[in-house]
Amino acid sequence: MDRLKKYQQIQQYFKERIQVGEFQQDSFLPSEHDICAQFQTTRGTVRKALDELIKEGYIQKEHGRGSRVIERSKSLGLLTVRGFSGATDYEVTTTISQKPQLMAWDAAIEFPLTEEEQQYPCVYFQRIRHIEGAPVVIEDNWYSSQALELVDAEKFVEGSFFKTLSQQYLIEIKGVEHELRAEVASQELADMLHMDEGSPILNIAVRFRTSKPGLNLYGRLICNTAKYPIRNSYYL
Amino acid sequence: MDRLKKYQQIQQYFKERIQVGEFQQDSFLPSEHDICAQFQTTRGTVRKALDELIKEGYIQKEHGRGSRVIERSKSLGLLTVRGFSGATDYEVTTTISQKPQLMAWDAAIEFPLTEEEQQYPCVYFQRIRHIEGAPVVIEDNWYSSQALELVDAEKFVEGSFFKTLSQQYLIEIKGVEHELRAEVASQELADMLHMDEGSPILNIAVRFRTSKPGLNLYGRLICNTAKYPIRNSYYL
DNA sequence: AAGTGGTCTAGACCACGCG
DNA sequence: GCGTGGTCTAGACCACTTT
Repeated sequence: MDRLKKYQQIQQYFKERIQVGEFQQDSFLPSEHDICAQFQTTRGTVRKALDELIKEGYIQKEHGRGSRVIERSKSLGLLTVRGFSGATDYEVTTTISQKPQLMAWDAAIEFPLTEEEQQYPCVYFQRIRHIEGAPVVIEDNWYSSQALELVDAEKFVEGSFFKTLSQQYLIEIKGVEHELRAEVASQELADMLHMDEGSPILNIAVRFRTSKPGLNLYGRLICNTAKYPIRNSYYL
Repeated sequence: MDRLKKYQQIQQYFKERIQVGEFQQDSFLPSEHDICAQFQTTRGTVRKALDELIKEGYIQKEHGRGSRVIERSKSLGLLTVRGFSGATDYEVTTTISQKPQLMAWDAAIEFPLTEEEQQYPCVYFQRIRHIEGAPVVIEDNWYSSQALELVDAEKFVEGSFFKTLSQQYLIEIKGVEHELRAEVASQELADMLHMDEGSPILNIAVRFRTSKPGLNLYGRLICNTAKYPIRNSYYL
């Protein structure tokens, strides 16, 4: 791992101190000027660090007042770009129900494929997310076999596909799009989620855009939201 | 309306040209250096403008190559911070089914209220969104009567609550959180959406954080996703 | 008036992609 | 090697909030 950039050091410093409660909710961080002095840097760098904390939902700026620490919503974090593993409120475990394998592209992908993607088969794998032991989300994943080799799901860094992409392949997530539908569970899906056939389920189609040109990650999530609603947040 | 800041002029310039197709999907914008020359400014300002275009989902940066125009997902845009009115793909109309009125806070709000909010009644109103004439989304809205006066829903700027907040009250949206559930429609909701009782519906609880301290906007959306799925996107 | 964040300038050097 | 975006510096002035 490379040495952190200066703005990332500042970002991490305050993130940690907010997480451990050293900066309480609704309180203000030091002024940008003071942070400059503390880290021996200039406002451009400090503002870049604070911008990242805003995007992560830790602070909010108030013109003329300061950078206020806000209450971070606790949740599955399912719809954030960090994926499922960022969850901390519940005990989440993951099983691999279909190992990564070469396949033809699936019609369940709700986004149009690029021409390049259509010319090659895809890699597919399926995982099931459990919360406190019960299956809650079925997750199908697809990506172009041309843009990335067949990954080994059993060697994922900390069990996370995204951390593996980041740390082993240096691929980062740049954006995500979702398409949401409420549906009734088929017998097959109901069985997998230990639900009754006909129960309402949330179907989320996902497309992740990555820093690697030509590589998009497609997903389909079938969620039992009866006990655990799905959360999402977005800060400007 | 104030004069646009320099970075906003640049932002708008390229936004318009992308929208009219002058910059095609997958093509590159001029280099940051060239944009500096074109607008007689410096890279900090140009990068600020491009950062905004990234957040709006118009471009994506590729290190060493340039700023690439990406395909913007066409959608209801329901889950974006711009609210429902940003939709352009379908013909969307809105009716006000409950005019803004003072009420006690509703238990349907899925987020914890602040102490300040609990001390005063709320303003409530309900709207119904129609696509091509058919009711698709029931939208309940709540906010603190202490933080903002009773609005007049019939005088909304271009029919949009958010545009009204922005232009008449100078209040901007700074962040949004969602909580998603798939449920079955009650008889009452099914009737309002012209569905059968027991059909699956998508329930979205929303909290908007605003630039006005003390003002959060709470919402509940009941969506019939059978014909029109809900879309959401997020770019870093 | 003093302190805060918001915008802007005019440079510098580094990291990445490509020919 | 050259052009691209990414990081960083060292200032300046403006807009907003508070005292």
